[in-house]
Amino acid sequence: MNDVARLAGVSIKTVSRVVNDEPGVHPSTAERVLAAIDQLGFRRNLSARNLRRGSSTGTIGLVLEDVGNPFYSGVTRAVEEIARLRGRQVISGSSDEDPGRERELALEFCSRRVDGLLIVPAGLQHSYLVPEMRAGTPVVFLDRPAGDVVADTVLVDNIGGTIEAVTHLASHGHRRIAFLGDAPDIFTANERLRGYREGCVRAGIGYHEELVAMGPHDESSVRTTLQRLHTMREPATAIVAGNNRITVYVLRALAGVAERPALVGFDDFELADLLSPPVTVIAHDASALGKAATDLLFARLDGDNSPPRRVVLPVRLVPRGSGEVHA
Amino acid sequence: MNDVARLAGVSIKTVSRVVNDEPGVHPSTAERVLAAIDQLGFRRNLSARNLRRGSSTGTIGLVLEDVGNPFYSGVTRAVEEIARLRGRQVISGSSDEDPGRERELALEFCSRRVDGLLIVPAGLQHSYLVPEMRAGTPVVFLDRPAGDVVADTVLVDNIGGTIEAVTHLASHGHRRIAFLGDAPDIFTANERLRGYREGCVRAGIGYHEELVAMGPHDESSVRTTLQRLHTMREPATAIVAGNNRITVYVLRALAGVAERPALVGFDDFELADLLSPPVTVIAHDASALGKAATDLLFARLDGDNSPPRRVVLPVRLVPRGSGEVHA
DNA sequence: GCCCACTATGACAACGTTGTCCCCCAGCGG
DNA sequence: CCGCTGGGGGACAACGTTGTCATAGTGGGC
Repeated sequence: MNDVARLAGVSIKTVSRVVNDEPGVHPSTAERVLAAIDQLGFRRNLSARNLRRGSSTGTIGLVLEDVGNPFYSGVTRAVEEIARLRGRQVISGSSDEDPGRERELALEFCSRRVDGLLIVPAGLQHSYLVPEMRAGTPVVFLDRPAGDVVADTVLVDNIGGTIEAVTHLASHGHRRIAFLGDAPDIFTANERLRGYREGCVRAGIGYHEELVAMGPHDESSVRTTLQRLHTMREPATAIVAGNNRITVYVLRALAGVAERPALVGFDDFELADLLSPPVTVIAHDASALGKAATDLLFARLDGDNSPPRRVVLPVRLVPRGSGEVHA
Repeated sequence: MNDVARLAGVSIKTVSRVVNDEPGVHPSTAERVLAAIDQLGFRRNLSARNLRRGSSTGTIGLVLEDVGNPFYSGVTRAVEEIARLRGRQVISGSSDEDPGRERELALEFCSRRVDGLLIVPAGLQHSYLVPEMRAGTPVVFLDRPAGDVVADTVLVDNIGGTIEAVTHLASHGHRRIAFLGDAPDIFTANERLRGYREGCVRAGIGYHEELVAMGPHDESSVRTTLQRLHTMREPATAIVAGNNRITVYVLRALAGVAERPALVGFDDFELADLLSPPVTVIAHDASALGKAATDLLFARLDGDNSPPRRVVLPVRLVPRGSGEVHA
């Protein structure tokens, strides 16, 4: 800006005025300034601007588990979309379920003075965010609640979803329904397990520990588990898969198996309808989740001071075939 | 920092020293400062720091077409990964194939003084980046080359891939091979079309305009196209789909159709192996693309001044079944 | 011809840091 | 007792902006 001012033969304040479309600059001066800007390829430094103005940095931070997972990339897309409408950029990072990494990312974003934070929590301790929240940075947790702070949270109906999954399978005659969930210290995994249990009780088929296999799972652990479920005294005839990754592992393990158990997967995924049989899922909308969380964040930025809210988004069972196999 | 200094009864410079682990602070003083920092929840302002030091902002900008597309979210993940190793955060945005939006995003990132830019170009004009590049911001284009500037570029072997696809299908006896590509003003779509044409020539089956349908495509346009290809005088017996989205549209359109043409899709995708028939694809690695581009960017940041490079990543045909149907 | 209002412009401080330079003081050798 | 050394610490400027206030010139009404 200094260089521009020198080249145009004006003060830097005048350049600032031109750059910011402030009134009170003679057209011919403005023209000279613009020419200088063009010649020098000047672009104003947003950091300096924001520092000086003490205002918003125009960024929001997004910490999620893994952008590579289609579910989270859907969330990211929605967040980006809303942020764009509100003139913000998104800085994001993946925690890989590592609480340390989550914390590192979140605090790094705070150091950059993001206007707000969206976090898919990896851990259960979030008191590290208390100073930031007290300092006025709004934080919204999504997909999972925070561990030890009260804050805005947007969840999906994990319990209701798995209840529905079990109920659906039971209504097709299944009495030995297994549950393959993610690591039990992950909130959603635990909630879905609770829903599974509740669903079993409601269906009157009882809760049997041997039908549950919590993760972390990979392709081979799922394969082994399915083997076990198939060869036990009273084999499982149906499976509820706890998330999109596990569903895929299950599908892979079952590929080529003649006698397939019924299957309902939590999380919808592309092509589920084109598999054979098409996969019945508990669907919920990644972009709705991202949108709800971002809307909530912006409401806070707009001055909403009401007590922290917890939004639970509905899920719906999409019957496609794999869950309608009779026992 | 001011407040911390006041509370600890020292100068702000001393606080700065403590925060930056600089030597020359008495342990007892440091302790007082740390206590004050803790009490006030102080976190140093990275913008101010970077402004003062005139150094890197520790961010890189990523402009892509749509984070929601699994291909690009794979790229994003890889970029994030490398950036993390080098202590950088990633700011990203989706252009939705809109050149204006791409430009807006890229320039916004430049205003934020990103250390470097990774761009999946939406348009063909990138001279707007010349001032930035001259000012020292390295730019790497990925997946597609820049329109009118010479710059580092990382591509995949689009032409080789489609040649291979056509050759493969021809070797299974197909002589009427159709190509469904994306909008012809998209570089990759055009390259793949060229590869298709070249493949037809090499296979000695000739290039026939009526077998080509360039986009933009949606589910219904693909459906119509397939209808046309099927009912023409000499119907197409095989299809090359120009990208992952089009492949999915084709699969959806063919669902339930008895007499399916052979199919090879450009871009691999999850579950391709679990469909029936499993989908033969031209595979290339999104994360390899992201990694190569980011590595190149960091090489520039490390001072590599060699002439702009063009890296072309290999693709490979993965036969799974859908392309091995004999004509 | 004088005062006032108004336009166009600039000087300067400040945002929150850090780099540079300088000062104070204790301890020590001569 | 003097001078020197070195550790601990502070004052100040500067990064690139913008907000505040001041100032010079201009033209109009009386």
